[in-house]
Parts: sequence; C-alpha cells; structure tokens
Amino acid sequence: MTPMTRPTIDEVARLAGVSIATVSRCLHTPDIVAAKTRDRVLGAVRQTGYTLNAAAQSLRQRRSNAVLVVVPDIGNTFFSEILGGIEAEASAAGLTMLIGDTGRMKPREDAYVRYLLNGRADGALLLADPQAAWFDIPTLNALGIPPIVTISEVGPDSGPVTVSIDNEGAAHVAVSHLIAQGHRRIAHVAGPESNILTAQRVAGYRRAVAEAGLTPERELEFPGDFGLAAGRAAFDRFRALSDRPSALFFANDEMAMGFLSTAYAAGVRVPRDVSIIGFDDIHFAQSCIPALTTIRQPRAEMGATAMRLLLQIIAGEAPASVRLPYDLVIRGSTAPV
Amino acid sequence: MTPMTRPTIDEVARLAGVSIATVSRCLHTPDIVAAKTRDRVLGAVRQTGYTLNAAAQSLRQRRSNAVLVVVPDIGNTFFSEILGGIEAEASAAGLTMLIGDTGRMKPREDAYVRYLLNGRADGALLLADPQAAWFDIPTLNALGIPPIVTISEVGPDSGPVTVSIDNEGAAHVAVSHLIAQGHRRIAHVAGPESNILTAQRVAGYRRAVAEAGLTPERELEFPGDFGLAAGRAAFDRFRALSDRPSALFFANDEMAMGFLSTAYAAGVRVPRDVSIIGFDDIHFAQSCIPALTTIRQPRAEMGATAMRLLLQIIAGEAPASVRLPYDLVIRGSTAPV
DNA sequence: TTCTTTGATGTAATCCTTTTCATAAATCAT
DNA sequence: ATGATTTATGAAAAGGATTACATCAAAGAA
Repeated sequence: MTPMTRPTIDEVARLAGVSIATVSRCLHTPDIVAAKTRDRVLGAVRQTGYTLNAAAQSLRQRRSNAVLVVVPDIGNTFFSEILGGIEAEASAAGLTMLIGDTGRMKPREDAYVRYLLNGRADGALLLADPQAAWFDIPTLNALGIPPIVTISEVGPDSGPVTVSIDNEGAAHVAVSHLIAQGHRRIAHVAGPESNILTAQRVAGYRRAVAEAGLTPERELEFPGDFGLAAGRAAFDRFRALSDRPSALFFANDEMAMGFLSTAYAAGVRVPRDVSIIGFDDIHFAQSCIPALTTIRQPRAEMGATAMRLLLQIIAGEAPASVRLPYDLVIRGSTAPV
Repeated sequence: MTPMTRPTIDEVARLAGVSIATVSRCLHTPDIVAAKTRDRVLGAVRQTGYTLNAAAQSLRQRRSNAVLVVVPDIGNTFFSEILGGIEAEASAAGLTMLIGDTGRMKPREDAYVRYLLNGRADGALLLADPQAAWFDIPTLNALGIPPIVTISEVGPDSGPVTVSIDNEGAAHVAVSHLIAQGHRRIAHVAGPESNILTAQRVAGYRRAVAEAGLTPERELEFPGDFGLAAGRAAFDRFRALSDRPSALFFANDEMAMGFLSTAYAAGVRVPRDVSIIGFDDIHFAQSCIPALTTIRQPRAEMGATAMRLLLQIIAGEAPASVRLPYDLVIRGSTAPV
C-alpha cells in the first residue's frame, strides 16, 4: 500500500532533544550514554515506534547480517532438516537466513552468486552439488567474495571449509552389516551420476564387497536419482534378474521407500524375501513398513556446525573442515538370509 | 576475511569516462543511453567486475526486493513444498525469498515482525498459525507495515488476503468417502488444539457424520498434533476401545503414517481390518504400504498463488482472497467394510 | 586554584545508488 | 538560418544510519 513514511532516527532525536548520534548509541551501546538521556531517548523510540532501516545500516556497516543458504531442492526432507540446524544457529547470532532454491538449474544458481556479489549476504552455506558447475569456489574466494561453507555434498572443488560425514566409510558399514547377516549377493542402487556423493557411496559399497571376498558384479549396481520413482524402477530391475540378490543397499532412504512399496504391491516381502538398507535416516524412515534400517546423518547438527564455521570465518578465523559421525540404525528391513 | 573493497559505480564511471548517472542508466534503462556510450560503460562494468550494492540500492529505492516467508517448522514436508511454489514465483519477479522458521516460538516470531518493520522485506507470506499470538494483522496494517498474505492456516484474524482450501468441505468429503464404503463407526484423529485447521476439519467430520445419520460420539474424536507419534498414540487408543471403529479420518498424512506402521507391527491390517484416510497428500503418501487415500492440497500452487497476490498488493491493487480446489485421492488404505 | 582526565554529547563525513532537474548538443521544421 | 524539439549526459540532492573526531562540562589531582 502507501509506504506511509516510517519514523527515522532524526525524528526520534528531535523528540528526545538529542543528536542522532546519541540515539544510535542508545540502541547499540547503551552503557556509554547517561542513564537520564537514555531513558528519554528510549521513551522517544517507543513513542514514535521507530525501528532502524536495515538498508541504511547495512550500507554504512558494509555488511548485511544475512547468510545465504543455497539448496538444490527445498522440498526435499533431507535438506529441509539441515535448514533447521542452520536457522537456529543463525538467528542466535543475529543473522537473517536467506534461502535460495536452485532447483538444480544453472540460471538460478548464477542468480545466487550475484546475491553474494551484491553484498546481500555476509557468507553462504552450500547444500548444492558443486559438481553442477555452480562456480569455482577457489576462484571466487580470490575475488574477495564472502566466505562459503559447503555441507554434505563435499568433493575436491568444495573449497577450504566443509562439513560432511565419511560417506565412503558409512556405505562400507551399511554393506558390511548386510554381509554380517550372511548376504552374499548384494546390489546397490546409486544416486545421480553427476553427484559427488554417488561416487563416494559406490566406492564404499565396492570396498565392502571386495573385502568380503565376494565377486563384484556390474549388473548389481543399479542407476538411481534419489527419488521415489528410482526406487520403484530398481524393483523392476531387481525382479528381472535371473539370479536375484538377497539384499540391496540404497544410496538414500527415499529410493528405499520407493522400492519397499513396489515390492509389497508385488508380493515380495521385506525382509523375508529381500533385505534392504537405506541412507540418511529421514523422518519417515522410522514409519516405513517395515521400519527402515539405514545410516543416520546428523542433519540438524551438520547445519548448525556449518553455520558456526561460517561465523568463525566471518570473524576472521580459519577453522578446519569438520567430519561428523554417522550411525548405523538397525530396524526391521534387514534380516539374516 | 578482508572485505577487499568491491568496485563501486564511481570506478566504472571513471573508467568509462562518464558520470555515475549514466552508468546507473546503462544498468537499468539501457535504451535511453547512446549505443556508443552504452558499450563503453558495459565494457567498463565487465572489466571492473562491478556489481551494484544491494543495500545502497534498497536505501535509495525504499524497497528491499525481498519477501519474508514465515514458517512454523521448516523441516515439515508440508511447508517445504509450499516454499517451492513461492520461490518460483518470487524469483521470477526478481524478489529474494527470506525464510523465517519460528519453531512456533514467540520470541522468534517477534524477531520476524521486526524484519518487516526494518524494511528488510517488501511483504510477507505467513504459513504460521495466526492463533499462536503472532501478531494482529489488522493492527499492523494500520501501522503501515508491508503487506501480508496468509496461507493455509486461515482464520478470522488472518487479515484481508489469504490463500486456502475449504478445510471443512474437504474433511466432509473425506469422511463421506468412508461412509460411502459402508463404514458406520468412524473415528477422527485431530490436529493440535490451538490450530485453526483442527477446528475446521473436526467440523467437517462432524457434519458428515451427522448428515449420514450416525451417532456422534466424543470418544471417537482422538487428540493429535500432526506428528508421527500422535498417529502411534491414536493406534493405542483405537485398540483400547471395546467397540472399535472400522475407519479413521486423520487430520494429516503424517499421523496416518504413524498409525499405519504401528498397526502393521501389531498385526492389524489396513484396509482389511480398518480403513484410514489422511489429509494433505504429502510426497510419501503414495509410497506407504498400502498407499494412503487422502485429500490432496495443491501445495506448490498455494505458494505460487499467495506470492502472486502479494505482488499485486505491492503493486497497489487490492486482490481478493483465493480458495483453491482440493482433491480426494483414492488409494489403497480405504476399502468397503 | 589550575591543570588533567574522564565522561557525555554533538558535528559532520561516509557508505553507494537512484533520480530530478538542468544543460548541452543534435535534429527538425519553417 | 533561426527557433523549437528532442536526445544524451552531467551535477547534485536525497535516502537513513554509523562512527571518527571535536567539544564541552564535570570531576579529580596537584
């Protein structure tokens, strides 16, 4: 509507009979102003309903008090739970959280780089796949761009500070769990080809298979894309095999859930006929039928940790990257052969 | 790190041998500047790597080119899918999307009101429950605060412009579906007491029951809170009843999923032993076992519509509130008695 | 008493754009 | 060729805060 001009610091100053400098001081460093004056000013602030103009402040201070979080898909549970952790930490530090959803589209990604360059944010948290030609973090750092911390999808180009888990190790643990239950023929449903996590989890799968002395078979490595539909497709592929595996390791929970429902509909029972294990431990993994055995990633903590690292960088420190622990969560979807 | 001073418009102007006014014009209204000059300026922009300072722009233009979206819980799938719709529309309009997660906590909510007052956003989209004493929209409007559109949780205090579905009607449709299948004893698992949606859906349930000439029974209205655990608790309550209902209507899908898995573990089969119907049609509703019959809310469209309405208000128009259509999605969790 | 220090406040520069208004040059009509 | 338009550019005034520096009064030291 009518942008009905909001009160400025001048009006407060006039009403309180002081200079604008004093008003500013009352708001930011109240201790250095005389108690009597302060009360008068604060009274004037209340009376006028004054709130400071964020743009003016940020122009003068040369910082925005905001962080940009770049997400490839905000509708995805996995990411949104990380956001919770970031938000908590950011708002505790007085920072606004800006969210950019790229939908994995290049032009949108570019738009968010511009945000950073425009000074709209003091730093960025990246949940996006750096593989996706986002931008070259080392180069940007050299340009004097605000600092960036990469979360979860961490590869060689992710820049100096990252937060992740040991995906290769976790995948190894998952597959080893299946092997410990006597499974000898184990398939893997991978993530999207271009994603750095895919390679890491495939590597863990292969190592576990190799260490157990099983024969690695390429036909047991199914393609996927982290979506429900890929899980369903994996079931079709599974059923088409003449020599079916007795267990599958999925690169994420969502695909495992897609498999689960399709298998059920087709009369294949989990874990009686086939064991499955997921990755991530998303919220709904506990309420699958049967509940999903999976690798838990500490999502909220990953977000919070990354935010803390970013704050440290902004403060001029040079923190090291962090590896967070993961857990194997054993539920009902895996059983001995 | 070192905030290595970024190039300003002055440097571009100097390099191109023009005034800063011309540089600004080249960036915003290229047509009114001579082609020759324009090329020279644009060249200088590229050469310096100039990007405009968002704070300065926003100070001068008296608008922030950002929208604030207030969410009660960002980890919740239901909300995050609405965000997708908002984001698409916002970025198309050149607006930044700021997300505020209140965690349903008053101090955090207050903080976001302040954002608006600080001019950090040109308008707000509210997914929060206005019941939660957020703030009084009519009052704030009188204060000349940026415009606000409320989505989904719409009640009498939601202000002049809202986007929602007919919750009472949808609940009525859901329950009627059960009745049409011959169910005569139907329970309802409600949402959190304070939530406006709870009342609306309960009302639809009661009306359907009454219209079918069934006896309304208070013990068939179970309390809930939209969480998985509430669904599990509902199962316990269900099983404790001497005269068990043959069907349940859940105020949302998540609770239905909680019920489903607990029922399965206890040997109660859906829909053989009991039919259930959810609400929302969240992503995973299709991959439950059995797939969940539910009411589909057009989440992405709700977000997009709300964003469009907000843009209209900002542009000075006075659009009316919107009611979007819902669908009954029949899947495998409901069957004749 | 006089000089120093401390404490409280004010003055004014600065942050970087956008935009109004004025000016100068170029085009056109007559 | 002269005056009337039109077009392209520049000068300068906002826009609303923060903060280095200056000032002034009061308090303390000698």
